Amino acid sequence: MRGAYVQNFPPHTELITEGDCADFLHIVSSGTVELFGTWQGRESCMSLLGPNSTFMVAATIKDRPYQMSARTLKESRIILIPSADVREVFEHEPRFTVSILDELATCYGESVQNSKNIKFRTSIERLADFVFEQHVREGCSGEFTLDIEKKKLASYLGMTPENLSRSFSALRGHGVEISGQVVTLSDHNDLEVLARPDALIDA
Amino acid sequence: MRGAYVQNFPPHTELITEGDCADFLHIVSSGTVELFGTWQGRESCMSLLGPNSTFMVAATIKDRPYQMSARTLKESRIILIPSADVREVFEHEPRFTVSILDELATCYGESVQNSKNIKFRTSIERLADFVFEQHVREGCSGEFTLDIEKKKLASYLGMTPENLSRSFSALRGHGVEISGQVVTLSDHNDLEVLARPDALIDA
DNA sequence: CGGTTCTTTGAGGACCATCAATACGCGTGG
DNA sequence: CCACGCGTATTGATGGTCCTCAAAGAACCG
Repeated sequence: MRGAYVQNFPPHTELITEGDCADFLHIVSSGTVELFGTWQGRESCMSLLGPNSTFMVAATIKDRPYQMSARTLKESRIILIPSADVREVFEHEPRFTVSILDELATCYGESVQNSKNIKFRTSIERLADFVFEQHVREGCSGEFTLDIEKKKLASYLGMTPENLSRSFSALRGHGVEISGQVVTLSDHNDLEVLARPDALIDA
Repeated sequence: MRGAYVQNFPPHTELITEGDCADFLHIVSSGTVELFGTWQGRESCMSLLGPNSTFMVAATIKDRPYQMSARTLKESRIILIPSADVREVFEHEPRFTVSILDELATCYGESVQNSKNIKFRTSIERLADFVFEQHVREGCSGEFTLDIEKKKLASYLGMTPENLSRSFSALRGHGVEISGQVVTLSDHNDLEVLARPDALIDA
């Protein structure tokens, strides 16, 4: 780990561009990082990462180009470990290898969940699920604050900003109010019925 | 590996049901296996595996329930290794761990590609890409045979059988003819333009 | 051959994207 | 402090994509 270093980045800084060589394994120490894909000039948010998340693990292991781009959304502290070092440590530190394996298994699981989410649910159901899950994650207080802009959320959920706006309107009929970044829930149950969360999709 | 064993299965045999406990790591020795997800009574093909593919790696590592179900499509020979054994070998065989890591990184990469494919391309573009890729894989002879039924292909590509049928019709205007299971291409180039294959999406 | 499943084709509708216009929020500079 | 500009968020109108339903034809299997 001697070659590793830590760096602070301002918001909206592109850390990695799709197709670049996988020189470093990245770990989010603090802040928020977005992974996004691009194709034909369009882009889509694939993943949102908080502290203690790693990214670009697969590319590091296989010594291949990155499949996704990455940028900071907030001021972020990132730990960078040279890919060659990572691969070299595999030789000497079995425990480290198992840790990476565990991390990669988690990433894979999330990716599969994402695919299922997109393939099975409509956009309103995806939003309902997102709100439901977020509500649970923040302690079911009946209210929480979105910590990303709606445009980004729309992209993450696989829809346009316009459609997200309309979906929020539709959720009003299910006890969800939104004002600015603040979401209020009056009928946790009704929402659950709509989202039909599944342990195997939603972790 | 003492607890491992090999078993032959007839076609259309369900090997794993979503939510079951991850007792075994599976390896396809011969035949074809489908991984599919289910939700609310519907199902969708997530992955198609040929010889030398492993599956259920992530669940084995994390000792969690399977996220997907699996069934044979053809007569298949499957190697089963008890999950506990796999995890135990990690302690003693660093090389084995790295191999598994490599395999899992490949699975993850494919899953990300899948998500991008669904998020960016329309259903016709996905089919065009599938035909294009398959054509390349079989040696660009101008003709190849589908080795799965169209219903399954439709599910894999994230569309209904009806829509797949219509999409094939639409590809006639781009030099693709289909008769039964046999696909004939007259304009490889035109198809490539439509699919706009991307090394980072299509491997 | 008869039944079952798959495939195709057509009609209709749900869902979602696009385009356009307006309103809102926020930081900058007057 | 307010006016302005810029990006975001909302709302409406419209059209394209894709699913659902229905029915008929084709392939498969006992």
